[in-house]
Amino acid sequence: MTNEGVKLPRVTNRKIADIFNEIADLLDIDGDNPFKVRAYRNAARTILGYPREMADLVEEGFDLTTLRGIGKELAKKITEIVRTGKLVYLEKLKKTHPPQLEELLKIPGLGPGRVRLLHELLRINSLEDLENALREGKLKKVPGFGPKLIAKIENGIQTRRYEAHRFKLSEALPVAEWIVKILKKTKGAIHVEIAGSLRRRKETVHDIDLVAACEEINDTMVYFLNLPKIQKIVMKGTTRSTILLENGMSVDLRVVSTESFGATLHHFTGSKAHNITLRKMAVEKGMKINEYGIWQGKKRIGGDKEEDIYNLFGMQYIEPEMRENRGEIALAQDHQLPTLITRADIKGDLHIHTTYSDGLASIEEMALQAKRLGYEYIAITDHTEHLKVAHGMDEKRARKQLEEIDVLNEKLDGITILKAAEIDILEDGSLDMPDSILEALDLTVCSVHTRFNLSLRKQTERILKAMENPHFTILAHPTGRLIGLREPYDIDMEAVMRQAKARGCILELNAQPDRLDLNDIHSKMAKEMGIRIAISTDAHSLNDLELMRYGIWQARRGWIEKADVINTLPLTALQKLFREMKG
DNA sequence: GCCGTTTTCGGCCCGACTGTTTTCAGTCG
Repeated sequence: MTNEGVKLPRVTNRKIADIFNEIADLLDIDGDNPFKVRAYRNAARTILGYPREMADLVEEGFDLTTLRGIGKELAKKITEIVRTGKLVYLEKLKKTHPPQLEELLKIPGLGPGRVRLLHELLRINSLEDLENALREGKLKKVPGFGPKLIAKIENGIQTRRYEAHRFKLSEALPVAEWIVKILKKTKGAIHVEIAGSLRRRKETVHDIDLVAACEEINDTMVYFLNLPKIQKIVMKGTTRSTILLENGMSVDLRVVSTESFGATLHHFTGSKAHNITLRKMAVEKGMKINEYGIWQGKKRIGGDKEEDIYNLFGMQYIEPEMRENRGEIALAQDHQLPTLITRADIKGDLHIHTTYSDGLASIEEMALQAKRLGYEYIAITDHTEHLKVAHGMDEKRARKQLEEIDVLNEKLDGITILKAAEIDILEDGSLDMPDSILEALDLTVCSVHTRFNLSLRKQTERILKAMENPHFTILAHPTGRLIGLREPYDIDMEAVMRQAKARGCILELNAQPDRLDLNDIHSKMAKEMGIRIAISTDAHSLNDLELMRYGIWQARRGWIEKADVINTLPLTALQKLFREMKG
């Protein structure tokens, strides 16, 4: 095999963004030009959201200043970080600041202004200093620090780990839906909707944002503040309140009049970067967008519906999942937005486990459940021998399964069971199943389950080699990450995608809420490279089959359309595709 | 520090809520 495209460990976009955010924190504490601070944060966001690695762009001599929010200075800094692994400017800044000062910014109630004040007046340089000062009652002497703020800071120190926690989409969404259902029944409530990153279906969310349109006389806010399972009321107002639930989730509710609902929903759906871009565009037209509507001078000219905002610029409506300022606004202006995939486009599920390995239901039960969901086909993909913990199948049991599938296909109407397996990619890149079985399968779903800690080079070579196997169909959960639990393993995703493109392999978007792998950025990248994906649930039980919606949402965040996804194909077309892939 | 049919200066999204103060700065989203 060839090593072409496999690179040595390199600076990731995450690292560059972290450096820029750290600079922003330090400048902020210094009281430097707030717009300069914002420029660093904007650039960090642009870099994090960019589908390609800055390291590669630098290598290719790409002009970084063409990226939004990256000018001459920041392009130079990115290049320096990529080339040297560090940034002299940050090193210098760090020298003039106590090393743990930024930690203080994470305490609720402490922003750059107050951190600066504490540093200057009380020489507080760390969390420890802050705790000592609190104990000694020194904070009372600082102007602007009253009893309530001090209590908030004390409280914040204790719970800061809790506050920093992010929740998976699948954890937050049911809670939000539960609250929406309650609030919709309150007197005077006309609309109640989920907003924020939850509405954009981000894989993890920091809190739950809700927006309600109510009549002037309503008891929506009162009910909100009296929901069961409230740990504490963080903030209470007539139009806006925040509660903290017992499970640690923070929930915001905004109550507005019906005529403002569209503007408010849009405002609190975000993303921030998306909204800022639209607001700037409004300003250029001599108008203003705020959370209450669209304004020309003092005159309100729209905002009842979200569509008003997009109509203002003659652009297409942008679905919440796309509102990340990753180029969607320009596309909407040109009326070139993709038609995002929907759950209804899905005709089958290509990653399903049964009792043959670590699944909980039989092949037949899974097939019948899939039929109830309206599918035409499923692929049964039990684990292979190497994966002992999942009771992987040896050759004998694999053969038995194939026979059972033949029998079931004879017996069942309206659903077709495809023969497959989730085949371990071994450390040397070989597939954990003899060719004699591979040949009998309609497709293979291949994945890494061991040796997650190989070097970037070895892990990438392992996968590239596996893809050379003519029986390789789909690369399952391509980065192996478990959200909040396990980092993705080190692979050169661009090299993997180039190989997938060259070999005609499919990449999976695994719909398990703790995987969602490919992520949004990788999905978009695959689409741009012309690689098709399979959105699959990796179901281990009957209920798991309904996780498809999480995969669909992630795909929509990656701008994926029906045509990009192979399991939107009708059965005959899909079978034809698999036959062609086998050559 | 970025950006540009108001291009190389002078803008930069915008408002609610809190706490502390008495008119506002800081924080937050």
